[in-house]
Amino acid sequence: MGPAGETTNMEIDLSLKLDAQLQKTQQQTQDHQELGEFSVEGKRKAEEAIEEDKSLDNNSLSAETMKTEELSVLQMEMDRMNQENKALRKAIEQTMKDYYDLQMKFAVAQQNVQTKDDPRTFLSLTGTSDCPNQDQNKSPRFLKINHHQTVLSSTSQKNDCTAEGRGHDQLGLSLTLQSNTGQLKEDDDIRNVETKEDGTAFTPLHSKIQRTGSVGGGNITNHVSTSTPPNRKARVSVRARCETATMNDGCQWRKYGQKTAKGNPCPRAYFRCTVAPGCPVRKQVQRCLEDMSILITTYEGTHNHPLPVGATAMASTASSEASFMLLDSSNPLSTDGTLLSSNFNRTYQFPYHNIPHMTNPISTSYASNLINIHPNIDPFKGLVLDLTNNANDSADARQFGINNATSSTQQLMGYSWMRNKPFLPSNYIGNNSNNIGGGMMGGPKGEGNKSLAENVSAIVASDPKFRVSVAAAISSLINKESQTTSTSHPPPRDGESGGSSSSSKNWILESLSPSGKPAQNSTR
DNA sequence: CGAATTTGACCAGCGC
DNA sequence: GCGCTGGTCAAATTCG
Repeated sequence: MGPAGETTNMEIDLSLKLDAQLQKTQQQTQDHQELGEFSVEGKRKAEEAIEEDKSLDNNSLSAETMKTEELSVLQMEMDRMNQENKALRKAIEQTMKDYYDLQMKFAVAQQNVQTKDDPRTFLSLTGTSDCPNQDQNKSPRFLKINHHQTVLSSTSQKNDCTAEGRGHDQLGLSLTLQSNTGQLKEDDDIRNVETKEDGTAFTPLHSKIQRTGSVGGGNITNHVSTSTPPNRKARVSVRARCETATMNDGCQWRKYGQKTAKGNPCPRAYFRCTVAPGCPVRKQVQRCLEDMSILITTYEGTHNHPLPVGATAMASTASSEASFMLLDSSNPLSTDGTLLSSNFNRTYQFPYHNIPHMTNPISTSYASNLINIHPNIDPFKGLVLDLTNNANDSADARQFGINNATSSTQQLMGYSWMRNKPFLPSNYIGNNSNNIGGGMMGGPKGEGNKSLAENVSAIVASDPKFRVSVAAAISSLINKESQTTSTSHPPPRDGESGGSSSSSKNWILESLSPSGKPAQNSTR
């Protein structure tokens, strides 16, 4: 039996002691209440006696005085009992409060133990790997979660890792949720065809799948058609700067098609998960037209297998996103499958003070700015994680990564991942995964005019611990929401008994290794 | 040589 | 009904 078992025993012991204490306190209260009843009874009897005495001798002054004194004594006794009752009630309330506090602390402690034991949980809100003195388990960052303007939790702790040349001794990792409750116009056309940020029409996958009933083999068809209610198929879009053809998300993918979508010369590649046979999860990968460095990856479906170690949130968020989308009571999506038109927008802001990568003056001067990550829950796209831009852009442009784009040509010339290959949209995705030399951070010198957004995005893309931190924060948030709502609305999903439900914790934002190559690439 | 990728063909939905 | 589009299939090709 490991630490977990000990903590379990501790919980039991704690509960027993608290229960005993509670019982004792309650017993005392009951006794006092009985005493109170007795005193009332005594008072009644005394009054009867007084009446009797009155009837016997109404003119006896001495007896009357005695009885009056007796009454006052009884009255005082009653008052004392009442005060004791109040005190005991307060004691019970305090005990209950302490009990719940201890329960909460125990839950947190237990979660930490599981975090250490479970290699799939990358809850590391520590800084970068460049700090040698850093103890990942002892230096959690400031994590503040604002949800609908309500602070759900906040902890702050000093960080030992100090970025060179900067006065900050603490990385403030602030996870802010903003709920945009602005209503979109009800428009059936929007429901049928969603317009993607790159201007291409994007028909929801699930509608096709459910209509055609012949997607990728019968097993998949059955899974989709029987397990997922209409319009609810989990869907996660991730926008991230990525130099490789696909994002390394820990899962194995097999490319089964490629299509040039209308409005975007960059072809859209179609992948299916090959970790387990019959896994229905698909993903689409396409470069953003406005900013070729942005890779739009759309995941759809729920893994029917435990995710491999290192599988990302993007690959596994199907369940999380579904929970988020279907279970969040504040989510404007109704639970009866009707799509509402509200735009559910949230912004995760990360003041990133303590980044050793940010050594150039431009980056440093903006070091206190916030990095905005937009998990934009769109009724038609599902969850959209935008890991591309900074807080200085306008909302829309920030979401779509437009502001950074100068022109396509400039973009292509500006990114190292394009340098070894001419711009050939038709074979763009899927062919260039092996000729990536050096990431954005390790790219050629003389990029002083590179925008802040690119620097920040590069940090997000190149700093694995920051990605993990972001992922953990978002994951915990989504899990929290799922838990708070799951009791009333259990997720209507199947095929995720081991994999997706548990794997919803495993968020790793798309990453490049510092060398600019993914640790694992599904394409070759 | 087996596995993965490429790519043209095919299918279904949707709008006109 | 026809054309357009997105998504998938499967034979051909490439790669390790």
